[in-house]
Amino acid sequence: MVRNDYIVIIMVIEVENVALTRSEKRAEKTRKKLEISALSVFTEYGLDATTIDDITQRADVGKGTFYRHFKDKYEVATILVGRAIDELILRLQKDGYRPGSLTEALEHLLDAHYRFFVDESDKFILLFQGRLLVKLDRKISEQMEGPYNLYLEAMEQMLSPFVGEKIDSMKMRRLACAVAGFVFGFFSFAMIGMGLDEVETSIQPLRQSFVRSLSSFLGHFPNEQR
Amino acid sequence: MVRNDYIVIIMVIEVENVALTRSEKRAEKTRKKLEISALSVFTEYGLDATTIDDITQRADVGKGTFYRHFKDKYEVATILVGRAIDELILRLQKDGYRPGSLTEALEHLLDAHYRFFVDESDKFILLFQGRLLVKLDRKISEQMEGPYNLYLEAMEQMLSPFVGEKIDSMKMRRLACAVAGFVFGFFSFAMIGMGLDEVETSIQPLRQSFVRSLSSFLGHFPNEQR
DNA sequence: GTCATTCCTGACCATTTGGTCAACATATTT
DNA sequence: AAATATGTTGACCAAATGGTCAGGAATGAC
Repeated sequence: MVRNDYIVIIMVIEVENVALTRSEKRAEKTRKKLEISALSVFTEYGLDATTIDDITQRADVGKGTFYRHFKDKYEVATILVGRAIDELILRLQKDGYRPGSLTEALEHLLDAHYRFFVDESDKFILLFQGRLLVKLDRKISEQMEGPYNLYLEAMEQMLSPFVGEKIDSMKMRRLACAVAGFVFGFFSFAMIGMGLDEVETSIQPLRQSFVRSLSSFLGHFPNEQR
Repeated sequence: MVRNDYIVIIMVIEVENVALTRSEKRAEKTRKKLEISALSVFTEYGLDATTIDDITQRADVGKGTFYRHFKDKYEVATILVGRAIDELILRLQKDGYRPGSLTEALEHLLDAHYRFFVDESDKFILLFQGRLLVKLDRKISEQMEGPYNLYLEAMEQMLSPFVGEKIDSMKMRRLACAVAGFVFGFFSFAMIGMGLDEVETSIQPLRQSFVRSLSSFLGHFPNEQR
């Protein structure tokens, strides 16, 4: 029989770009080039209208290389959407900021979205497209609902400390949808005939009103300061 | 010389489907089939992803027939978007309804959008897509900004009686963008994990809050009843 | 240095798609 | 009914696109 039993634990710790061979680094670099190019082309032409050639040409990379890294354009898109959502969520939760009231929390949410829209407009547009495609494209639908649910849940978690335990989850979900919808929708329409600077000055007064309305939606007084 | 002078007035009155030859009626019928099919396919696959074959097959019509009626799929899309916008505007202005206050006007706007979303969800989705493509697709961009501007202007006209003359047009535009953005955006996100019935019950309390926020944005008290 | 491995390339082929057109079908005129 | 006009069809071709692969370049092991 077996005399000595060993428990072998192999810990694989991924450390960014360390302990990578030069080959791997090179591959990583071209992969990154492809991702950046894809994001750029997606936002410019739209996901469906984009071809693999568009991506590889803008990345200055051979066509075959694309297929070494990704199965098709939908795989890149899914990865990019997932990452953009993560980044947006991170901004929402940033720097251990703990809002003192519901009003503050909502203002923080709107601000974070706005800054994301300004700083990373490409990713913002991509998310907007992706959101749309959920109900449209057969190939990509299932893999993409997930990220948007994570996003809505993240917002709900941010706001939950400020609403009574009794608030049902459905009302919470409505609130999150309202924030997400308002932000994405407003920026989308604001792009008609407004410059980026005008959008900035436009969102400020609206933010205030919108925050007040959502607070009252949850049954708080507009000016409560708990 | 001429003895008697006659003023001849020829009035050409277009009456729907009357005074059309049978040939023209037939053509009109297949054109309609193509339009209906195109709307259906656009909302299902997305504009960029649909092919002419998709449209003609669903319309049960030969491929060449499509090109007898339209230049390409973008021409159909432009026509459909323009018509859908017209219909939406008509709903906004419907039945000579004259709201008595800003609050009423805003509530009416949100209701009309909601009913349009429910009754004509295909057209709603198409408009949402079209709005997106404005900043995306090179081929279709110019022809499509127009309708959306008409739409925003229509909303501004609905609301203008209730704001002082001194309200600058920029603020008016922001208000319209807020309404449009909120409505389109909310429904878009509400489609994640909500049934149509849940969306209906969700929009009602939000409507109230949103109306209040927009009223306060214009400097009115939330409960003014002028 | 040589050899093996990993990664990249773009010419190449198969499929899809946009768009045309001669033939056909239906309607109108004479 | 014959001739003309209008509308429809789907086979057909050219262009665009997805996807492959033998060969080349960079890297790693020896």
